[in-house]
Amino acid sequence: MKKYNPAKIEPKWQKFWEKNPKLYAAEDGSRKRKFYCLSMFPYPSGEGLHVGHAESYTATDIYARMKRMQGFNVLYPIGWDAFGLPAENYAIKIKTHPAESTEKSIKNYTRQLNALGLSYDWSREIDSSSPEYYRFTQWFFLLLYKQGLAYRQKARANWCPSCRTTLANEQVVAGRCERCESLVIQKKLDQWFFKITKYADQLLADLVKVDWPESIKEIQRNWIGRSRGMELIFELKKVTSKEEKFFSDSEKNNLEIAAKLQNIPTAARVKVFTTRPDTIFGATFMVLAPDGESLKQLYKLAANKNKIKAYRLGALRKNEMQRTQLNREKTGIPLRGLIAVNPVSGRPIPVWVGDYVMGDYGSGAIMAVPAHDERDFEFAMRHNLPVERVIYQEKKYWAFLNLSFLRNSRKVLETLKDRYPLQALNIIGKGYRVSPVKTQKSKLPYGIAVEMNGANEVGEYIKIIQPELKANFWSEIAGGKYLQFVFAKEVVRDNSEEEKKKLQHCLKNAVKLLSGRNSFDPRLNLVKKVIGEKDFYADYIFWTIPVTALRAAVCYAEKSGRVFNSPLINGVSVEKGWERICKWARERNIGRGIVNYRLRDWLVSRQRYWGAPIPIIYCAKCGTVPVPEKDLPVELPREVDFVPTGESPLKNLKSFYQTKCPKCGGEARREVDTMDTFVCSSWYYYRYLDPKNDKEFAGQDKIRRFMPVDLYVGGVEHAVLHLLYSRFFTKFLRDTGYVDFPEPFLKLRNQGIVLGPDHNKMSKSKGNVINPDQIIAELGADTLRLYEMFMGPLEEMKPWDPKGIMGVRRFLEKVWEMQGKVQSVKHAPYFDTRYKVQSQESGDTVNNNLKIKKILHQTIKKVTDDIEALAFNTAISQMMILVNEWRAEKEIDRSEFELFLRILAPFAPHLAEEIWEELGNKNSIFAAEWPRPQEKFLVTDEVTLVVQINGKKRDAIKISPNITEAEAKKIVLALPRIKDYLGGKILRRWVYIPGKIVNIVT
RNA sequence: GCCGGAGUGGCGGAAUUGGUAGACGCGAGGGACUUAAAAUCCCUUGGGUGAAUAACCCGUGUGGGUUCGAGUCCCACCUUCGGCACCA
Repeated sequence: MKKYNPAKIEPKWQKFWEKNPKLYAAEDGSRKRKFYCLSMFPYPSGEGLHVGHAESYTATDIYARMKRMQGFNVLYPIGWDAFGLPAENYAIKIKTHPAESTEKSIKNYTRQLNALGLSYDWSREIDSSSPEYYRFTQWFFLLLYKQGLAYRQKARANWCPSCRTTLANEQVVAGRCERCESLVIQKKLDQWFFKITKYADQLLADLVKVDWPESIKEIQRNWIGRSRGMELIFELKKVTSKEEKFFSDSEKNNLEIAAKLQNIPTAARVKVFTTRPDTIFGATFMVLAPDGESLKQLYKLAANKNKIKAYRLGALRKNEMQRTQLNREKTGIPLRGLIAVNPVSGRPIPVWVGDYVMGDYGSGAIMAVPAHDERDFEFAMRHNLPVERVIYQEKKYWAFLNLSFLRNSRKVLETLKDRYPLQALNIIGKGYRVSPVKTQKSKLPYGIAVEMNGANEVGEYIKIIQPELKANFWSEIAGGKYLQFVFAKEVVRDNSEEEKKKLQHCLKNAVKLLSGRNSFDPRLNLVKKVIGEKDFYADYIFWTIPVTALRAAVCYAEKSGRVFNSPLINGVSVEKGWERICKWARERNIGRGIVNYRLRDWLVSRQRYWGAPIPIIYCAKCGTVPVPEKDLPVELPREVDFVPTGESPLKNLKSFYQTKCPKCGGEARREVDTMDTFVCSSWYYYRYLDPKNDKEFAGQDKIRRFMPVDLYVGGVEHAVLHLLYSRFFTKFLRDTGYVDFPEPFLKLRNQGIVLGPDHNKMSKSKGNVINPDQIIAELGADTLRLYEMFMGPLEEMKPWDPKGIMGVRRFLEKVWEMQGKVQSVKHAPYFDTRYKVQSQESGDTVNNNLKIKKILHQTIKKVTDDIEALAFNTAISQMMILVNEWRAEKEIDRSEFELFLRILAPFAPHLAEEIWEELGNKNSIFAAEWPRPQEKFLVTDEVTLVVQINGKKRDAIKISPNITEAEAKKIVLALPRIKDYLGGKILRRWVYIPGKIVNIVT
């Protein structure tokens, strides 16, 4: 027998398949059930295919091959995402025209894909950079334009200084360009957008209809970012600086203020968006985004225009520079000359401009509720604005304890740690950083927050703390409606005036002490206020809280709890308060419930060369005119200096931009920007259905036959790019009547990243890149395919093991050598590759080994099920078990071996074809039917019954699965080992799970 | 910070509805063949006590719980990967 030589047999079969394209072609007129199996189409980069690609492609290939053998009409196509930045950047790097380098890359990719033995239907190959393709990309643009879903707008856009083009939100990852990782800046430019936001709700809701990984769904949900809230109108009054001062003093009598406010005419109205209308009484100031719509309108009314202008410019510049910087300080300045009125309480609230408010979300204005929103709280602390609690937790209390206030802080910490949930607090900037409490030897935190449930726990806490407090120091407890101070016993003995004075003295000293530190303790403001208070008890101060610095306790987005300090809704739950305020505002026509989304419209203009030109013409007379459909495609000219300058390279090409207006025939200019490459990839899966059609993007009959995609495999990186855009396109096509289904991809799976042998991400600089070409040359494509599938679950991240691949290579060699043991009995039926399942088990088998038969049929079942579930790794291990068993045999039954070859074929197609042929079959193995396991070989006549005593395995017996419980009990109790164990003990309980386990409890 | 996924031998990873934890592969150790090596084949391989392939104990990130029985279910926590991150 010849040696297994993949270098010889693999090209042989690749050539054979190329000559027999019908084996893999989808049939347009077939009556068979369709199956659309798809891998995300690659962009042909100069680097060539990597092992990650190979994993995704092998997975879909195996699936497609099995489905074909099972009699499905399988559509399994391939094409090229040829436009776009990577291709263009690569072309610039090697100083070749992108069309040329792309063509070269496509050739290389094609070679590599074929070398992998992938069963694509090459007759449907597409290339998104060909005019035949992008004329329909342009057609889609026009369709969107006609529907009002493509629009041009001057707006601040993400700009990558290195790629010199704008980017969609989705292409900015953590403030950096998705491609080159440069910091993205903001630029104001005229740009084309697709109105994907129109579908925000559907894109969110329809996620339940698809079988996708939960993680991807979650990413999309986050990205769409739906939040239900309320839009509220605040009136603004123009005030003199004197009036402003008067109204800003929150201590003033409410009625007096309200009356005075009402007398001032309303100068403007501002809409704010809030998700917490229940906290409206705690809204103590308003903040406008520096770049928002609201400020734009109010700006002219401000008394300090210049300052605001300066701040605004500063904020915009800062956005450019520091967008990525985390924990930015919340800067802001007051807007003078205007005061807002809380529409519900009638209370005057100051208006600020602050860059922590987003200009393009809601109306760019918020009502700030510092007591119950962390960000508002930070801003309030920084700018000394009032904080007012309006929500309390009925039973939750929080204590703050400065550890330097204690005599023995370590001891106290240990005591508290056992009793309460604790958090360590350290001062960072103007707030606290919360962290877990560390063990003994580490440095003690500045302070701790103690969580307590109910008054009893508070009482216990006080008992622990009081004796340990140094004289003149305290711990404060927040919870319910009050803030309480615990002092050392000797400080305050009773409620006399004298004692109060003593207490105030303590606090004053403390202020000095805290101020003397170089870091700012946020509680300082609080303590200062307390000093002025008079109404307190002997050893605690009870005080309705106007402010607290205990962030963990008070500044909490309390989603549960009750409302207080809110005349209209006092005492009701948060949910009820929400409803009531909403109703109240609706009745007065000053607000309504609305839904806001984080999703922004899709910016599709690119100031680059290598993309589909936007089919729009600008005419001095007629304005923006779409290119008539009959003039498509607007061809991308070949001879262009495409090195990016920041403006479209087409801008300098007169022969391109100079044109006639399709409406009036006058002089006009073409749009010179090109489309985002993700526009091309948003519809490519439709083009496969009908790639040669020059009338439509795809014929209706074809769409009906093959869509939607049944199985789609690709990388997670497209979660909010390609996958979201494609869903948008399909929904839009449905609304325009081109398709009748809501989702393009029914089942989606992500392949995990293949790491280098060193468990690091493969990268040239790390020198850990595995090149599939090299693997194929050394070990063969079948080995590569099998190993990629055997490494681990498809979706998991897993390292490449150069030694591990030898294991699967050995397996294939074993399979190869098994040929020699196959009994060459000459009987006709075997030579007919189309023979039916019934004949598979014929009487003239040379080997009637039942054990092998059972394992074989188990393997058929498991491999079928596992491919269906994309659990290729376990399918392979099952085949290994079978082969290991077979190798112990002297002879191998030919029909049985052929059944095995068929289930192995999708994994190792070349080897399977070769052996299949060696065995005398004339047809391709892929024309054979997929085997079905025979039930009679799946039933077991002997099972292992494990015998446990008190949950511990003590013995195991082989018995018939049909045995009755009584019989089993008799056998088990007669086992010598079990007898020994039981001794004379009483059998308390007998648990019997037929065919599995017995548990005897004594 | 919020949301989602994941923690199992030296390594990649297996384990229906809770029912023999560690399949399969790699690596390692021992042996056969060989002048020798590679390749190949055979045996062993979670940890511990033991002369033992006798027996027992411990073991699926940590601590609790439910159960006759927990990798699997519940509670709390730790670690890690990924997404969002001033989105009000």
